[in-house]
Amino acid sequence: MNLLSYIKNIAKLSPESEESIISVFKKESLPKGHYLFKQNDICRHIFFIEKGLARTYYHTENGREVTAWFFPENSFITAIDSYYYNNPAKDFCELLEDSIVYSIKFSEMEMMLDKESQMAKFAFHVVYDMTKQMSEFIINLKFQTAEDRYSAFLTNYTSILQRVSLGHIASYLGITQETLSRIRAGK
Amino acid sequence: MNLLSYIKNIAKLSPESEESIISVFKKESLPKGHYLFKQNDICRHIFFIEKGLARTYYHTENGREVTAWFFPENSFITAIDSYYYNNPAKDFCELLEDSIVYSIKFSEMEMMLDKESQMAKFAFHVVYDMTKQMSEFIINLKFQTAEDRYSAFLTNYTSILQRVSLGHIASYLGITQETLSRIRAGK
DNA sequence: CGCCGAGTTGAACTGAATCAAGAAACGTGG
DNA sequence: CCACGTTTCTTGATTCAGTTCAACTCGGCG
Repeated sequence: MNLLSYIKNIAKLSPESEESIISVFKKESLPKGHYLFKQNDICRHIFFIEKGLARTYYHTENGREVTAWFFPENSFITAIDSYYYNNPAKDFCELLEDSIVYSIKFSEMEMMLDKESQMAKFAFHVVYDMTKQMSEFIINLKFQTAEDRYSAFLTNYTSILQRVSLGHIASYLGITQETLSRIRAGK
Repeated sequence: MNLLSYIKNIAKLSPESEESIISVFKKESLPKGHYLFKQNDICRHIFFIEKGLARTYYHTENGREVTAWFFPENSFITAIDSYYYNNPAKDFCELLEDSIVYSIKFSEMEMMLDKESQMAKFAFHVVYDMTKQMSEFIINLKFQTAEDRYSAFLTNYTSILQRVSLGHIASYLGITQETLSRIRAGK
């Protein structure tokens, strides 16, 4: 599925709109290991993963590397604080697989939102969706056991389970790699 | 500060826009203990707390009551899944103080977003802001100790510290009331 | 063949939960 | 204004889930 059909799932677009929307996105093939942005970059783009997989991560004070979020096919990514508030990004965003990525600049996005009212609706949809995922994740983190969290991951992220390393999943879930290994072994 | 001046902090509004915006919001004085929505309600409103304080909470399988989020002055609240996807709300939203609350229906909000392009910009701002807060909160939950989380709360939420019970704060932070009490006692 | 990253396993330790009592604080009605 | 019950907060003793640190296994791959 490509970007345009993904948008058309949510918003109705006229043929002219389709034309103009697709023209402001830049499409690229990028290799595994490529960084969409790094810590301290000012990142004023939104990215869309059409194919492939990305993750964001950050470092804690004591040097631990923690996965913040995974972005499989049909995900939008940005360093929100950088994109919107113009601050240096706090985390890194790396591609975990060779990927096909669309990108759009903040300024172009703003112009498009003014022109294409359907796109504003679509953009809301994306952000709502992210908000919903995050609030579910927070509930999950609070009083659930490591095992509960892992099984929630299993049901929500089946598609990426085989594609990322154990350590990445563990830090995403807020547990150590050793604990996750034991859970997986079935105690 | 009232709703309109809050909006004007972020978006530029013509006098006519101001007029039309303020007319679609309903302003109410509501008592402490009032529920803006409850679990299983279909809540198709957005609320804005001009004065007072609200919190959302939910129940876990084992019957524990957990605070999801606090909403002090100048916060927007909605049951996102209900507002946007028309599903029953998962949590409760109660006022912790006598409050002045504005509300707007989903349908009216949609109409306003179509008419007032500045409002769409403002709405983005609100959702971006929530997203940012949530992602910081998630980082905080993952590998930080109970004490770290509490001190982060102290710096970010000084204004509500004195206004909510210890138990509410504890479950918000994902720790038990006993632990929080000990932290506060300084070990 | 030997190195290297990724995953597993073991043993000791620890932060926080749990369970159980008390102590304050609060509100309401006499 | 005091007496009462109710709710909120504190403190202690015990238990446990998950971390830490360290060693070991396994499958690639130069």
